[in-house]
Amino acid sequence: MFIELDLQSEVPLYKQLADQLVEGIASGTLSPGQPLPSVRTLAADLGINLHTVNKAYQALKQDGFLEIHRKQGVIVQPGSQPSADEAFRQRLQRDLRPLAAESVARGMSEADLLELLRTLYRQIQNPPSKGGTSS
Amino acid sequence: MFIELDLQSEVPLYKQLADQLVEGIASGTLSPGQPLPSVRTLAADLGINLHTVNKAYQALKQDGFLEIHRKQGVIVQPGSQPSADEAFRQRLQRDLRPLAAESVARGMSEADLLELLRTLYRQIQNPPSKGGTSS
Amino acid sequence: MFIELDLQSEVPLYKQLADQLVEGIASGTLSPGQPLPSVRTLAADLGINLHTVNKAYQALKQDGFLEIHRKQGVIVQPGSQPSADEAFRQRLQRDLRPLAAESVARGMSEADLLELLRTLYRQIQNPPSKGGTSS
Amino acid sequence: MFIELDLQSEVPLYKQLADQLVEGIASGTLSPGQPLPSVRTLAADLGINLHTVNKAYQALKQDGFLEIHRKQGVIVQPGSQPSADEAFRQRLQRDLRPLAAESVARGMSEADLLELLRTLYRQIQNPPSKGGTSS
DNA sequence: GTGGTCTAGACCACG
DNA sequence: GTGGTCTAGACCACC
Repeated sequence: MFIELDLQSEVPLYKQLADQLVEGIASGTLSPGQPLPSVRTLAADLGINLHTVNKAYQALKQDGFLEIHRKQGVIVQPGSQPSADEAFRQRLQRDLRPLAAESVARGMSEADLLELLRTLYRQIQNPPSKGGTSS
Repeated sequence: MFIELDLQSEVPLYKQLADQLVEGIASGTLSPGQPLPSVRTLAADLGINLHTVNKAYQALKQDGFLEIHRKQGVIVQPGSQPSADEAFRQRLQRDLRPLAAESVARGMSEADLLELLRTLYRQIQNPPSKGGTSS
Repeated sequence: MFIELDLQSEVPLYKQLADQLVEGIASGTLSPGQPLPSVRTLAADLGINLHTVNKAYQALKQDGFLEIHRKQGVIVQPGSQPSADEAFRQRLQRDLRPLAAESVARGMSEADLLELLRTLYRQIQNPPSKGGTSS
Repeated sequence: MFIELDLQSEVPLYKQLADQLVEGIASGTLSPGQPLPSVRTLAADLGINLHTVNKAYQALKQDGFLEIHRKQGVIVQPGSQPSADEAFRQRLQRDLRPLAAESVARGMSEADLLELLRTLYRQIQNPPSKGGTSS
């Protein structure tokens, strides 16, 4: 699992981290039940504060993507992952709306926009490195 | 042009405002060259701070959606609207990526996700109120 | 609203604080829409760190008891308070069970135990200081 | 005596264990003078750490529910069980108070709350499995 | 060793 | 001024 943080980004570090962990889960790079690095270890590896890592972990625990145990540490939700419930779909719409609007305003065609999202979806679901030909 | 702000949202007011102005441009509710209310007027109408309106206007000017003149006031970009250039597409990808990832992780199908975005795109491009009986 | 923290208690400070705020809401001492002190102010008043106050506020926001706005600060949920849904009742049972068990083991009668809870409930719902005769 | 531990719970293992032993005593499943498994045996049976079992036993000895002898091993307090003294009632109140408060805040009626506790009390005092066909 | 909590102090975005 | 984020360093409970 390779994590890359952009310290210059306006996106908070803890969110960048959480997003990439979700992407790892989505792609299968992180499997249910799989242990994640301890907050300290990951913080050291990424060169950030352990509280920042902890905030990302807590957020994902809240969303049902992770479980946090006392000794066992942090593991990917071994049961069923959270579902695309109504609350999620509404959040999704709220977040997609301004992106769709700006695409329209900039004259980007529906086909172009959908193609872009489709490509992303497939890249995430089946990343190049997954089951790849390791050298 | 009807603006609706959610004071309880986690989305900053200036961004909500900017987003809705872009949506107005996308839908054609706001036409090129059309004058917008002054910062003062709009702030009063919406019951928000001058700075907030100004920040939204400045951001849209920066993006090329608006022109701000000292005397004339604020008008929708009368020339060519900003295009879906590479910079925009990259920003789009960066913003769509975590949404696509969480959709995959939550087991939302590609078709479902694309359908949701398609519906949004069409709603914005051709809103129900467009072509209405406005005076 | 009078807050009292026990620094010696094994109960985390942020939970003590959150509990007392909920009690304030329950008793009506804190009314819907009422503003709460800023994290900094309350932290200073209580002599604790602002992060501790923030943690309590965030937890209550998560549960739907509070709203946190950018400028307005923190206010008691002006809409409908969270309800006693199934999730809450299960949590309640889980927490009450060991207390009931120890009461039985110590030979405390059902009537005694229920009376104790009833008294608490009424004290909270209608505290002595509410509508009292202020000197 | 059937012990069930939830490794994913936020409640510490030693407390889950102690709680269930108390519940066993309350229900009569564990009778005064009855021997309990050794720390080693119980830890092995439950698949947990020795320290964890020991901590639970020590806590219950401290409260007067158990006696621990070097040779004899651990037995349920053969004399009089600890009583519902003032210290216990105060602890009980302290623990019940936030639960009562949140119940009030969530609009749960006094009758509902008391009924819930009454049901728990009776379940514990006279569990379904009690009076069964155990040898 | 793990995560949980608390403190202290800093900078930034928002309005 | 507000809350949001990040850092640094500390102690404790749990296992």
